[in-house]
Amino acid sequence: MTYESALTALADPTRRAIVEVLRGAPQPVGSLAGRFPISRPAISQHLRVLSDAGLVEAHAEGARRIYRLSPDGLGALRRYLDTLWDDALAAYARAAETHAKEQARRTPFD
Amino acid sequence: MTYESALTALADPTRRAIVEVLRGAPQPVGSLAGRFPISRPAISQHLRVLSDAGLVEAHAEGARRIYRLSPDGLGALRRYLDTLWDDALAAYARAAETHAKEQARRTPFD
DNA sequence: CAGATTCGTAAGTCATTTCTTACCGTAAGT
DNA sequence: ACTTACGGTAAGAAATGACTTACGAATCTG
Repeated sequence: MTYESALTALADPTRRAIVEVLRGAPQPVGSLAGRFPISRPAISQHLRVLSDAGLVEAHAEGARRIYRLSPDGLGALRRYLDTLWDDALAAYARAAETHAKEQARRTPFD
Repeated sequence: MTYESALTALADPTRRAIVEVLRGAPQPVGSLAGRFPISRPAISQHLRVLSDAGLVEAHAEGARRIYRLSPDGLGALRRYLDTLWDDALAAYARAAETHAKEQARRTPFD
């Protein structure tokens, strides 16, 4: 549920692909596994990581478990990135300003 | 520069810590390495990953290379997460609605 | 110019992660 | 009740990733 676990979860290409499938529509595990060249248990393990990160959630529907996207983990991640974004922009602005000064100082001698 | 590489880069705790230090102020590699219990080459390797992802950038200053945050990779990541966020919210809303219907259908029999 | 600083890259080792097979519990159908 | 479908967990093998030491290139200093 922290932004760290969300980052770790989304770092894996297979897990990102699972998320992409779930963007289309909620899916049971078996249907999800059918779309990938890896075993169903592997998918289950990925779903566990995504679930622990609050990126997906499941509800039982008879014998099957339907997974769908969850906003929880994504919200935490977005909040973190927003603050980081502010600092990155500030660093960029500061760098541009410094560069302009350097240019102004050097230009007379070129 | 893609959101995928940004996610991979930020998945590592040490790289996140490096980013956190750079939030404070731009730093040369040696100064950065001094703050961590790992070797300087290891820091260099992390900086390469962060740089490839467009999360940091460097400029030479004499013999040293000053690293600072860069908005590029972060922007790509934020854009991706925003679209994903929309889909997650939609999925959540749809689930809540379905649940409400189920409740309405079941309540008379309780 | 010689020595010292700063940093990137290469090669190899070690740890972590991902994947597979095997197995178990639960739910649905006959 | 028996069988089939569905999916989570365990244990070990295989692939990835992070770290170390060794080395080389570029810059600064005396």
